[in-house]
Amino acid sequence: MKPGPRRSISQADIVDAAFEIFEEKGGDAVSIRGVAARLGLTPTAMYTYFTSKNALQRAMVEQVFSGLDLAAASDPSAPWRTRVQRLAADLRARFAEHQGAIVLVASGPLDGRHALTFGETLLEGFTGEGMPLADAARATAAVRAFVLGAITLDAAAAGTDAEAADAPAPLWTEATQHPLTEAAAVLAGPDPFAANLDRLLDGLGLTPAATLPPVE
Amino acid sequence: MKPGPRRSISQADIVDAAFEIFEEKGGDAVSIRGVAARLGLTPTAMYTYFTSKNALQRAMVEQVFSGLDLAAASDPSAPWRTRVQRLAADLRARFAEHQGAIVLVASGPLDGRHALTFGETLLEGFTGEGMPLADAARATAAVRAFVLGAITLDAAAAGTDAEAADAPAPLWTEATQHPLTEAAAVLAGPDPFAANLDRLLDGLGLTPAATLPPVE
DNA sequence: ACCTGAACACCGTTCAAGT
DNA sequence: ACCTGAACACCGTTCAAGT
Repeated sequence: MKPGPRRSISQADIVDAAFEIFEEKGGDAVSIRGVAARLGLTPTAMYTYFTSKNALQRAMVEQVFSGLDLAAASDPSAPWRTRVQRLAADLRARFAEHQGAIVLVASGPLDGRHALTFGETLLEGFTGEGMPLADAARATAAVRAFVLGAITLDAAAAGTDAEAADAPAPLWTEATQHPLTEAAAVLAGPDPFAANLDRLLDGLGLTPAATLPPVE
Repeated sequence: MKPGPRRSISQADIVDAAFEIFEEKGGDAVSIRGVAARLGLTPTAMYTYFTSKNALQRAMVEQVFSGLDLAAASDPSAPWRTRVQRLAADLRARFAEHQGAIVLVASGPLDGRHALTFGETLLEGFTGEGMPLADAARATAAVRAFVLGAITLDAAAAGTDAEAADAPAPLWTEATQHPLTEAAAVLAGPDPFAANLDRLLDGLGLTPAATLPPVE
């Protein structure tokens, strides 16, 4: 890579390279130096694209949000309840693809353009149902919290599994202090994400799912 | 600090020291070496208390959960709806005291004793309302997701404020792509956390708040 | 058992200098 | 404008050795 006034790569290239390392070696292994090496650059050259490692991390969060299918979420031919469900499942799936990227959300402001558009889409949907803006803002906060929290718990659960794979299984377990938790784990019903989001939307006063036409 | 067979400090001392640095200089500044120095120890001595930096971080999460007032949450003299509200507000307040500690939750398994007891307390409450265990497990997952997500958004918002304080205020703003988000920001109602948790509990089928006796 | 000291293989970031 | 190279002040973790 010869020095010179022409930009040899883009910010997007850097974010992509960062995610490649992220996927291969985990979130802690993403370093300015490592990403630069993968792109054939010097660490210092990175600072002409991002002012700090934190700025790169914010761009990574933005990239996750940018992949959302917002057109589908705004298409009024499907009922709003269905569209929120799809949008939420979509975001969750995108964070599942980038296991561990959710930590980056909590580590800095969520003020990227695409992250804001996610909230804007929720506001549009709720106001479109006739909700006053103040109510729609509360409902949006509720859905954002629920979805991000569920994604956080997904990531934590993945960590539990990884740890359990390493640790030797105990032959006998102690009398538990969490009997209901263990009993519930045995029951192990289907993933409650969609059902719980439906319950939240019920509580927020959205038209009940039961009265909606079936989604084909 | 003389070498010798007697343990000069406890794991709790290390966690406390880690939080002191956390509060003073931020989450990124917490290092094995820094905590050791504060305690007058060598970095290597830390590895007789925690097997890795990650293990220390897990212990920090545990310490946040251990401060919860679970006795109040289990006291059946108050209605369950009131007790969930208190428990949720309590957890949120504890993470607010340790700004940024929520990132640690997403970065590893949430399987500490006190973190599990938090879930167990929720399960007890919902089953105590007559919910079948499978339903209570779903409801617990919903409340955990909502509360942790809200805390995550609290932390992200704190990051936005910190960034805004640094950046120069723009004299003119561009035509926004997020008109509803901006309009909603101007409205800026009261903190929707408790109200939204109530809506979620409504959706989960809990006895409506309106029919409850007032809490004095 | 608990601790030290030296060492390995890394970090993020800044600065002066080249084209 | 974009890049390199050297440098500063750090990291987490391992290992051999001391008491």
